[in-house]
Amino acid sequence: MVVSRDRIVRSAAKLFLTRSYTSVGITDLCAAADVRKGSFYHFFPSKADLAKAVIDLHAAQFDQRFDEAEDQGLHAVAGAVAHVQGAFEERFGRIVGCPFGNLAAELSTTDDDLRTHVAAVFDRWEKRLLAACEQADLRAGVDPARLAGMILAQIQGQILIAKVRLASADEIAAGVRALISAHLREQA
Amino acid sequence: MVVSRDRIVRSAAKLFLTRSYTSVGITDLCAAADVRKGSFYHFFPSKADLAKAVIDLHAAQFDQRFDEAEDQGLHAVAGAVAHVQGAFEERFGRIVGCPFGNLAAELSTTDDDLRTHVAAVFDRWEKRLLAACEQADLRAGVDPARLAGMILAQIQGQILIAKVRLASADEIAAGVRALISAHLREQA
DNA sequence: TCCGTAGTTGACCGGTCAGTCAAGCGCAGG
DNA sequence: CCTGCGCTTGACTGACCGGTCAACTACGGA
Repeated sequence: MVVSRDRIVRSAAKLFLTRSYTSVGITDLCAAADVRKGSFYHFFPSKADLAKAVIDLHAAQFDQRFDEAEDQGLHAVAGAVAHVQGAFEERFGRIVGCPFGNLAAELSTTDDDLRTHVAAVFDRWEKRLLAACEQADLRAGVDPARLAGMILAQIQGQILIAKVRLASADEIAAGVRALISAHLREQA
Repeated sequence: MVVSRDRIVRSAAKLFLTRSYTSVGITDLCAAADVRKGSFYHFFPSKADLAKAVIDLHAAQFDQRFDEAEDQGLHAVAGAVAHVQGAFEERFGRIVGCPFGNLAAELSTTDDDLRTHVAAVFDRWEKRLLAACEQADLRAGVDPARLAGMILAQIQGQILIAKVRLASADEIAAGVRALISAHLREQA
């Protein structure tokens, strides 16, 4: 059925977040999804393929959230980040990191296929951020492309540091908001 | 001898950077350091203890680099990052990430002891950044503490994204430099 | 010279892991 | 009713892994 494959992807997404990619074995994944090994390999030729499916699942959810916030200007970006991370925080009781950032950090050096897969997500994000930056009323001399890259990096960096410090989603959003404010013409 | 323990730590540092913490087994570590299992356990009760030693090694090197750049103002921070990452890039042929950021992303959720160990490093960095921010000639209304946190996040975020994109150390430094410039009163 | 100790070695164990396989199930279509 | 197929099952394997251990060596001090 469709439901088994779905259960695998969903519980994998959860385990990758609460633990990490490498620390979770296929045996663990099967147990969490209440599926036997054979079924797993029926759907996914390898763990890496599962990871791709997990990435795509998260990417779809993020895109949706992005769509909603799109017309509300640059500051809505910080709000969207706060919303997503706040949801994770409530669900898992702590900051567990960015689904893409976690995988990027862990797998960029070991699995080139997964690396490019994650990189594609970041590229799409940056393009959307760039569009938002171009529409915004930026300070004189601010390059929209550079700012988009800085915002993306700021989000990832803040999330990473919040994760290692057991900080809250609010602190993440505050950092991102500060970066954006500093580059907008009109001060709030 | 002291040399065996040292070989273990050094080759572990290399393997953790070029691969990742979890993906490297104790057997791999022993092989890379040309040491037998028993010797390994003679020096380190567990892999996590080795990780601590690796963190301390990197932290000592970074502190030294920080000391040299300390009096040269905020912009020297970007230069220091560029130098360190450039060295890694040359040594390994690619951006391999920040030694602390990598471990933070991978282990924060799975090993609380290591998490606090890495967090302590970040805390010390942020304090030093804060001191540099307080001495700098900041734009009106810029909170030094907030800026210090933003710079730290920017560094980590830029490194992470450069890693997943196979970008260069220069791009990392450019992002950090842009963030700092945007908050300084005098424009270069 | 003898002893203690730090360091080293290689064999070894129990467990776990990714991945395979043959067989079975239930359903849909003919 | 039969057949084919998507999906499931559980047993199986061979490799590997973390960790232990007893024995050995080299050396520094008494």
